[in-house]
Amino acid sequence: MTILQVNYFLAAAAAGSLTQAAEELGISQPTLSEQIRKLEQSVGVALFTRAKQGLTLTEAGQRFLPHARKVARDYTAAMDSVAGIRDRQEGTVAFGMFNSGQYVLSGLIPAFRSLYPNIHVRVIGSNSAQVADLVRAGRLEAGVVALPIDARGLTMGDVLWSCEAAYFHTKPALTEPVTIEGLLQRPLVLPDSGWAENDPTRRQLSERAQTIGMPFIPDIEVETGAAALAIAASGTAAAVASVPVAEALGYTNRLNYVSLDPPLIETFAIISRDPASLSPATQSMIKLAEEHMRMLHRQYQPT
Amino acid sequence: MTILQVNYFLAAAAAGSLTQAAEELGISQPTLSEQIRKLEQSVGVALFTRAKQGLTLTEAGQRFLPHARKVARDYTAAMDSVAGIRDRQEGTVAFGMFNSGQYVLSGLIPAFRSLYPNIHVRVIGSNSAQVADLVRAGRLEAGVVALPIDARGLTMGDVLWSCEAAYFHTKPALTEPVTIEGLLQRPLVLPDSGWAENDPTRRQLSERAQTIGMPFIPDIEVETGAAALAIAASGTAAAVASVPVAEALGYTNRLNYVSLDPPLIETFAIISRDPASLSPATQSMIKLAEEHMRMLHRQYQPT
DNA sequence: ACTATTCCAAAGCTTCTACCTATGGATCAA
DNA sequence: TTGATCCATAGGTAGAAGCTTTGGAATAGT
Repeated sequence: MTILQVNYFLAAAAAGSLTQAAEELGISQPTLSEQIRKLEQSVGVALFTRAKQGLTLTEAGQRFLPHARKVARDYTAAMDSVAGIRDRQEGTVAFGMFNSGQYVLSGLIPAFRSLYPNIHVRVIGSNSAQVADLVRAGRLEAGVVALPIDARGLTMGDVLWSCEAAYFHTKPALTEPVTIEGLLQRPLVLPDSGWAENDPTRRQLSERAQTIGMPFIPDIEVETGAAALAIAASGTAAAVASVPVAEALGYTNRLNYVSLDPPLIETFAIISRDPASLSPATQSMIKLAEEHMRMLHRQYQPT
Repeated sequence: MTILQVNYFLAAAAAGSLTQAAEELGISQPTLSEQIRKLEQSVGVALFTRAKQGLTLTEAGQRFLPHARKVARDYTAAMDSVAGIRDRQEGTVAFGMFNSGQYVLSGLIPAFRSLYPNIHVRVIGSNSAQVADLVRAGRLEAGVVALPIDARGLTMGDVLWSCEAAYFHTKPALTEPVTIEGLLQRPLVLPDSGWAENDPTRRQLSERAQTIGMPFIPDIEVETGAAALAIAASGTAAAVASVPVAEALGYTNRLNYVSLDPPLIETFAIISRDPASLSPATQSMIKLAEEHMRMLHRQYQPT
């Protein structure tokens, strides 16, 4: 007994004729006839009396009818239950984002909400490494991360945006790009204290330190880029931070900043698990995030 | 989307593993895997997240789950709704029987009820011709009739029982078999007034009258054999009736009766519509009626 | 750290099923 | 009787559902 047969049964019962029901169903009469017979066989009793004047429900058919209607109703209800998600009209999208991204990609979430007003958005993550771990563990479907990152078990999109990280300080005299040696000579505050060695920017700095045989241990570690810049503004230590982030936070006016030598470039990409298994809402979110990152690319690096 | 796939989905969701669910379902893992994928395709969204640690329901899957349970429940309820009828534990059997049969086959209904206590029995019919018409029209599934009868559109079983109809009268002098001439000379009361020409016994008598060129018009017509015998007992007219019927009614002791010449034999058979479409209860009733008629055969005609 | 086990997906093949067209028998209306 | 209608049967095709085998990836065990 299949849903198909149940629907055929209902159509036949309503039409009172196999020929007519078959026409309404868009199938041939012998097909309908056979399916009805199979249904009867599977339930073990005749559901119709085939008489000259058409079909009549047997006693068993009369008992079966309301149950068949219920099965058909619940079947369509089951289909409809996920229609909202499929059509991006409801549901939840959980999207990962490195902490500073929330400032830079601040326009992303409002844009998404205006496109899909009824989809609940949950933005998760304080660090690229954490976002990658969450995606790997299946707790997130996708997110934006800074590179480089451990990409095992992940699908990584193209690099759509990169920006320069600069040295933010309070010394007016410093106007030339600062090398790794110069950086290590002065007190330094870095964000993402909780993830330390896994933070992409920190890993780049750490590698530079290794090339000159110096250990890389920041003097101060704080959780967020905003906190690091605030400490830099107080003059206690200099900070390395993305220029767009500092700009979004208003520090480009209040602090001096110079490039590193060689320039420290932060690159960003979207990671996700198997794209085929992404929810519709997440797919839309990724698409939108890509557009925003391309937009930022044009804005900050107008070749 | 089929019931099968819904059940597979439920099993997979419960087991949290395709491999384990497949084993519980008694199918191979790739089969289950493919069916789940087809289900997801038909609803348009992924229902499971395939992660390393097994399956997890997506948001869509979680919404779908209760609906799937409902469909599965309704499906089994629909199957169960006709199980009682299939297993002959409930339902109704409408069985036709010529009027006098109710006396002769009086043991049939109690026997049926003791076999199937919860099946409602409706015995219908006052005359063989009527019973045949009702079966033809689909209002009855089967019944016992006296032959001959118009068998078009009917399935007729074997003749399992026949009995003699005798001439019941109050004249002690009459002890020899009575011919059709003798019968027509005296007042006659016949049953089955409402069906007149179509009554099998009357047709036999009518044919005999035609062979001698006499019209056959009974003096008195009543509905039932019992009424005819009662009138015969009053001496108003003689009656032609089945001996077993008269015996069942107690008239064999109170009335004289002689055979006709030649003997008038009433034969009985079971008619039904297409045996393949008979309800289980009716099939049982037919079987039981056959047994009873065979029993009567042994009882009244012990060769 | 390497092996073993577990789990899901892919490939190739067989069998069954849903579907079709064409045809036949039976009934009802004209 | 003819025509129309209706359901059942026959025969054949394409797709679905099933199996076994194989492969890749990850967790777990020693």
